[in-house]
Amino acid sequence: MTEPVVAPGRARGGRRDEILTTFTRHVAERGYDRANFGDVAAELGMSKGTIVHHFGTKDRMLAEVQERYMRRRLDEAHAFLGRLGAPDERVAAFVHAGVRYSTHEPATTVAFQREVVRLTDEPGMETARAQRDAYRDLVVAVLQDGVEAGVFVPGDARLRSLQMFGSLHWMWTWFDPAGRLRPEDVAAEFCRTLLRGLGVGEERVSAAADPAGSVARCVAEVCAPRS
Amino acid sequence: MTEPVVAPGRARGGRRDEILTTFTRHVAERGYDRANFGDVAAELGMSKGTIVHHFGTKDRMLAEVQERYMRRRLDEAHAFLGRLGAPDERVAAFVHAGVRYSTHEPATTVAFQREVVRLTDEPGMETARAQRDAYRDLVVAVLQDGVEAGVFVPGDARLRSLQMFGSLHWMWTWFDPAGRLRPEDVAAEFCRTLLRGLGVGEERVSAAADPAGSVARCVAEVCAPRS
DNA sequence: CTACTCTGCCCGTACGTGCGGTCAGTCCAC
DNA sequence: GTGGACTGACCGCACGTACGGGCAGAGTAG
Repeated sequence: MTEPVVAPGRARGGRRDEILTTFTRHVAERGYDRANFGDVAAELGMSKGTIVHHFGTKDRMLAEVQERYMRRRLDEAHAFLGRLGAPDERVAAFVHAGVRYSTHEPATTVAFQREVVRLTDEPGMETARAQRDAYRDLVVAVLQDGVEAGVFVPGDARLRSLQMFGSLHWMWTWFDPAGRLRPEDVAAEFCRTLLRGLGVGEERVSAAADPAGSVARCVAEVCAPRS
Repeated sequence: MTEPVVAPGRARGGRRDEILTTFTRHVAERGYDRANFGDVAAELGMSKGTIVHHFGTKDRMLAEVQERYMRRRLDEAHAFLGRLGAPDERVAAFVHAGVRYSTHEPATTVAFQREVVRLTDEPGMETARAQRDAYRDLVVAVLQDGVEAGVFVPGDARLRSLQMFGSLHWMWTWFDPAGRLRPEDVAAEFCRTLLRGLGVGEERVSAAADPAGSVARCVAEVCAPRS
């Protein structure tokens, strides 16, 4: 009926990736509980059984979505941390990156963010949870380093990281990638308020927040569309 | 079987409030989709039919939870805005109040926050959505006033409000009211970073963030446990 | 080249379960 | 009698997933 988009010689992973992509979008749009095999299968013109064949259970499917997402985020974070040294620049990079995800990978980002809570509860999510914790630890370490280096005013690094993550992870509830609000502007404003709030001087704040500045450019290069 | 906790002479509204409270807790713990009539009824030792009798549908039940929650938040906000005049104090009050909810009304707060997205999608949520918008507008107005009065450095009030709400609304994913992290400390740290980020001077930042200061006390009085 | 087998992708169906909601009817207060 | 609170049996449906089989390409022996 629906002719195969891939070459008839069978794609490497079959339609596995296709399934995961569609499922991710459905989770982003309706949430995990409301996303179901039937709709995904119908949209792809395949049987529900095919999905089960590839992933086993719905839980495992979500776990794989989360793990793939976090792996990319971790790789990117390590990449830009390797290029940026100053704590204020590093914090700004996390903000620029966080906003960038919402635009460049809206589906996976929303799916991840609206279902984060399952990382805590559900079994089978240990890997994804560990990845998330690792990411958070990177941010906490940067905030801590900044305080010790005297770049940031003294304060609780962990609480600050939660305050920062909150702003970014909440974006899925209001940010529309197709809207007229530009992501660079969001990132810039968030950067300015946050860095100023950490006690960084106005000149360095402006430089790090600038959408055309070196920090934003570094993040853009590192987070380039993957192969 | 289970003897009625209320006086045998039948409570005022019947067991309506009891049902709503238990349902709210279930939504907070499992999310709306996983919360169901059967479990609520079993926990209260009543029939599913009773719940339907009082509320009609599950949707309406959630709508009522959200509306009740937002009405209280709006009342409180108007109350402390009436007592505080300075923009920085007002912003601090919103933060103190936001953190306070997570401790004093954990169930309703978590239920509201984890299901906010339904305010946008679902029909029947118009009232709750309007209340939420009204609350947000209060914050935006305060931020805007602060900029115009020269108390805050220039910047986008709407974006700043979203940044602020994000930090507070994300709390449900990590804050444990029974944990050893004290809510006053969270509020203080959030206040300091935010106000400093808005360009407020260090002395006023400390005063407004102080858990024992006048702003925090004002919020505590206004948000006192309701009758 | 041919024939056979193996293997992995995919299909369709059927089953069990959980849940929202219906309904007829009971009990009790006024 | 009237009306509201409450019950418990029941319905229909949606959804996860188990299962048996079909089918095409790869490998292999002759």
